[in-house]
Amino acid sequence: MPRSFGKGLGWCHGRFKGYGYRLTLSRQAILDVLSKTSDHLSAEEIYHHAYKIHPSSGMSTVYRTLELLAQLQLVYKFDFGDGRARYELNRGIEDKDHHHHHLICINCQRIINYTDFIDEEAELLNKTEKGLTKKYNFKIMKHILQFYGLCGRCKEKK
Amino acid sequence: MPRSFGKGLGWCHGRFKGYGYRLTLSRQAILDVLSKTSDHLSAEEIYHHAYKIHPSSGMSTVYRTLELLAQLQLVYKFDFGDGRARYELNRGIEDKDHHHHHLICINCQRIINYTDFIDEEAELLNKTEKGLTKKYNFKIMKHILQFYGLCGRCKEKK
DNA sequence: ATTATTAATGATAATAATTACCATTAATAA
DNA sequence: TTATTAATGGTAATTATTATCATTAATAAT
Repeated sequence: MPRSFGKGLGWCHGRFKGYGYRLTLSRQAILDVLSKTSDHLSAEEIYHHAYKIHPSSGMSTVYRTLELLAQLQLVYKFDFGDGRARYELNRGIEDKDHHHHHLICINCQRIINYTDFIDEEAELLNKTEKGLTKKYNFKIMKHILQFYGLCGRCKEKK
Repeated sequence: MPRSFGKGLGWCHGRFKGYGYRLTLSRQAILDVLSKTSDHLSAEEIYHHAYKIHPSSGMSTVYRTLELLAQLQLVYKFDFGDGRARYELNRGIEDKDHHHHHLICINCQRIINYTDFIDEEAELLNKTEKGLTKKYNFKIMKHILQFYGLCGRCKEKK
């Protein structure tokens, strides 16, 4: 098991307890699942994976935990347009290079994390946020930037 | 009734028929509703408004029509994160200045269309799309850029 | 015009992700 | 060890959207 995952979880655990939440076996299992993949899992997928670690975790707990984690910003919750939410562990604070955006295949749902142009994107987004905040008296809390299209494989078939 | 709406609908109607679709009373009602607002209506809201024009339009037809219109790119379909799709007439071809992005209040769901920085955004998005297309062999078909936060009113209350 | 053909409709049922509920259990504090 | 409170799991409820299908409206053919 790569060391970085353990480190990531340590941070999560600390933060979790710091807010007065109990670190139960179900919650640990869910954090474990998220820490061991770079995929963008749905609640159901997380539920199935968590089952292997702690078989008594129910679907409700998965949803509840994910909601809590998202609120604490320990996970990011994404909507890639396929009718279910998808979740990704926030590794950002320890590992700034992992900041990325997404390229989504509308045919096979494959998701590519890209980091190209991230700095320029960040610069423009920042500037835009500042401008919009001022002009519209709006406190901006997050942005979404996603590209949708056909991946190499799906492009051929069409 | 402003002239531009009529013009907009004329274009829609032509395009609609051009593809061999029938321009029924229900469909006209739905297009009318969309043309007379700059709001981002949900299917249900459109259903209620369309009822006043053509009371026999059912919910199924509203969904079906919106899906078709989205496919023909006569309307844009958006997800602003509140669990229902929202629709906006595409006035883009006649009226290029209407191209805008969205600022969404996560508290009251108010949506502000903004056009500030649009050119710079477009430039960066274009460049990014080109770069990603090349690097990942991905045919990019659309992008989503949205800012979420608290509007002036909601900011005060919190 | 009248009829034949086909697209579109509306009512209802089905689907599917998520949320609410609530009695039971596990984690922490006393 | 017991009391307290948070968290859980199972199930039912909710809600937006889709599918089904017999009926109706729009167009084409005669």
